[in-house]
Amino acid sequence: MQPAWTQAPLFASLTPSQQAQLERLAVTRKLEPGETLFFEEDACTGFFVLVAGAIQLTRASDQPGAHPTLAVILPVQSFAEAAMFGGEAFPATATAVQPSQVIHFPKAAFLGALRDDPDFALAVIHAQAVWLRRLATRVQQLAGVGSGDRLRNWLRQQLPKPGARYALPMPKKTLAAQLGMTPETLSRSLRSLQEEGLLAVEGRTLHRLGEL
Amino acid sequence: MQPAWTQAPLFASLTPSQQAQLERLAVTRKLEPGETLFFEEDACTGFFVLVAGAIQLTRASDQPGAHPTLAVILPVQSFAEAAMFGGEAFPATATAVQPSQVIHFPKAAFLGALRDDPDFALAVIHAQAVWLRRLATRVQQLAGVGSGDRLRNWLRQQLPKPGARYALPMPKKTLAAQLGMTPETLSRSLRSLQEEGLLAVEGRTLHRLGEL
DNA sequence: CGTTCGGCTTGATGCCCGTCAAGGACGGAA
DNA sequence: TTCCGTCCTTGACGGGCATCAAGCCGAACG
Repeated sequence: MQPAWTQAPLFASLTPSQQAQLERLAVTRKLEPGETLFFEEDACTGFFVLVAGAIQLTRASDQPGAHPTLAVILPVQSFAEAAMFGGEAFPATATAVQPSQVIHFPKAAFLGALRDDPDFALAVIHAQAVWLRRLATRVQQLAGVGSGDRLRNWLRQQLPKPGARYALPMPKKTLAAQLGMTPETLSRSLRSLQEEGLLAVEGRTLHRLGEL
Repeated sequence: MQPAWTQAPLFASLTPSQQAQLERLAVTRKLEPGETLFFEEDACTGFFVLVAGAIQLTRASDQPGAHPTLAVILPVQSFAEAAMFGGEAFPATATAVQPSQVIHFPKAAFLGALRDDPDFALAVIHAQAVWLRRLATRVQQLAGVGSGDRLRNWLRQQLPKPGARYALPMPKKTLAAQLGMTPETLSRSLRSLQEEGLLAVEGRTLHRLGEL
């Protein structure tokens, strides 16, 4: 059995020997809910893979109190790769929303590995392309007409066909932030879907009943 | 004097000999306003550098008629790099909004060059990281409170200090799409900024007067 | 057991902004 | 010149969603 982090998309196409080589660089860290892994503008020390829990990436804005959510990281995903290549500082703030465990890969050693192994570099390029598509999808969602529509889009992703179930790995307020709406609006949108008979909600478990 | 496309961020860190090697792959194409370079889901033939004009990247959505704008490409920028690595098909539709000129780099030859040259691969990784930041910024803009606020954010980017001028390289309707609002709302927002004495608008030229 | 706190829901109110509609400014073509 | 098309502006209207406020529920704790 390989370590959990080898399942991350970034490493999926690596050979076992390459993975073993990388494992010597890895450092593990645990976080409590509300604890911050790094702040926007912090000097970038490397990148991370989440192996347990959930991490919320937010970005400060000019408006006081407003912290748009860029993404919610779930196991097993890597994040902050872009920070390592693109600039000196982290472009966002990473906060745990659940008890979490991350693996840290220091910057210098990782860049060295990139330089030595063309296949590894190609794998990284591929992983970045996946991220680009995710962000493009997110832009599409945010630009979509109403917040109710964004919720329906998201539900179709998580619950591919009627009958499917999904348990939220995060509080509803975090989901609301990810969808760019307030918890109140999320609550109301879910209710209206229930009244249409398309969805059942029991606590944090969603149960798709019909054709959204 | 080097060819214009060598100024693109993607190639900035290449040596002259590497650039010369790439130039043999390049193919030039011209487009009229409204003409489409490629459609979403088209098979990906390579990637592009815009050397003149302006290109709008849009993405189809479920709602009929709604085409959220991902980005507006201005000279000299590369685009569709991600499509080459991430998948088989283009993730967006590219349409000229002005008379434009692009350079096309075919896929296969380019991937070969990547494999042979670690520095080039690192340059590509860097370029993708820049894209990731741009999209993250876009998400931030879209998630930002009001459309008026998004306009102010954009103005601060284009007009760094009071007294600065900027001539729009595109029609206002395109700018409105980029900012995720309708032309009507853009017009009203610009008017209110003028009434506050912070901005002057003469046709497509913007003149920043005060502290936004 | 009672208390407290956070997550969640529900209601009332107001504003922002998208839509629809009409009209002005400008440029190109006959 | 006149006609026509595009870009842009302005007004009126309505709906969606954020905000504010109150209350419910379950979990953790003394």
